[in-house]
Amino acid sequence: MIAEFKRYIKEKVKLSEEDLELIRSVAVEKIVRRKQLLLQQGEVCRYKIFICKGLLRTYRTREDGSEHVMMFSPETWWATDPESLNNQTPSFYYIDALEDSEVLLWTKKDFAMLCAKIPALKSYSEKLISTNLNIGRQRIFSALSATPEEKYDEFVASYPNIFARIPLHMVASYLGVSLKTLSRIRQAQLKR
Amino acid sequence: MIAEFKRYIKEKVKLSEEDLELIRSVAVEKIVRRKQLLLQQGEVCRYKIFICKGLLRTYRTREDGSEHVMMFSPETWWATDPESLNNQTPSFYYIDALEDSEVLLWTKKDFAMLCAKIPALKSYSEKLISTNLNIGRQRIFSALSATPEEKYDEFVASYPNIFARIPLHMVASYLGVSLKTLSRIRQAQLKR
DNA sequence: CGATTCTTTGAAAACAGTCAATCTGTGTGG
DNA sequence: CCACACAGATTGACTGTTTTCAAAGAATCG
Repeated sequence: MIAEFKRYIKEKVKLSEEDLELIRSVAVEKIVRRKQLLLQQGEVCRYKIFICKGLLRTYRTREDGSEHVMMFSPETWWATDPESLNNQTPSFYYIDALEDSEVLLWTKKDFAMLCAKIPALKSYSEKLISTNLNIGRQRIFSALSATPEEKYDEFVASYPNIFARIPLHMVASYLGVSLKTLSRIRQAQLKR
Repeated sequence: MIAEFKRYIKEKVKLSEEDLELIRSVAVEKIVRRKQLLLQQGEVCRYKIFICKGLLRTYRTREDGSEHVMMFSPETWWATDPESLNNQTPSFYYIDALEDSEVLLWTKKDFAMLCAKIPALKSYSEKLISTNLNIGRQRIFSALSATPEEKYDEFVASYPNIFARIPLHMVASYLGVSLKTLSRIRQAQLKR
């Protein structure tokens, strides 16, 4: 399982074998099955999660029980609630597995230690944060300005591989549109 | 004008007088008048902007000319396009002044130099980034799940002082709702 | 095969958006 | 100081789209 991570990280960051070994030594391997929760609302998020295999979903609920998907994380992506992890405050989010998955976990403390000892990792981690910021901005703009059809098309175009693995009602939830609307859009697109 | 910045930064970060002086020495003071642009779409963003006085708006347009407000920045806040600034790529955004304003500017290079020499500033800057990330997440969740009325109420509650200074159609644009809808909501709320 | 999950579809209702007109207050220039 | 233009806000009539509710068809899995 660690093999996938090594392949990933080597491609992104220049690391010595010792660095790699250090990172590995504090990682916890975990297998999660479909529908299993890795984080619950109200809980303090304990780990930074790297997905080796499978697919996770981060979502949040409202008082009425409706679920709203914030993020999908397939293999070679990350998941966590940075706010809860950093501040050790109760999280608003749930993280669960949409497929049987294999993940690696690092505690806040261990990851901070790694960043302190491996500057290249720290700066890569910062780069990821700013990438996330940009993705978030783009999503806000899309939420403000795009029609449901545009949102749907953007999503399919941006994440073709993820799209194929997610039930439509979760895509709808991610886009902030009803399932019915998405279904209608698809129907209309078939006729072209 | 620098006085406002000093008051602000002293409250947030423990800095020596030399640090402060260094920061000041590379800052550029600028006065912008209402409606004046500080950044245009297509341009590379050159500065990190601190607002000493006044109110800025960051927005983006679609091909049809419609404007969508990403952010309002009143005094003691920051504005910039981090993506364009960091990568030196053309920006998607406009930044303009909603009121006559006084701002401080730092180039990417100078600010990086400051962060290198003043670790406390660097970590404060990182903290701001993660705060922005959290605000962005919250906004995405709200865009996905809240009704127009809830969005409006949240906005008024979160930014009462800013709200009072912004024309309603810009609030509507920020919330991703038509001016008409906001007007209706206000009307309905009056009757309670 | 039975059960669950997923997707489509229909009918009706609710809602937000567009267009356009009006009203207000502000500020500018003659 | 008045007149006029301008920016902002409200309102009405209408349109169009999305949602809700519900049911029924597919597909998948154990």
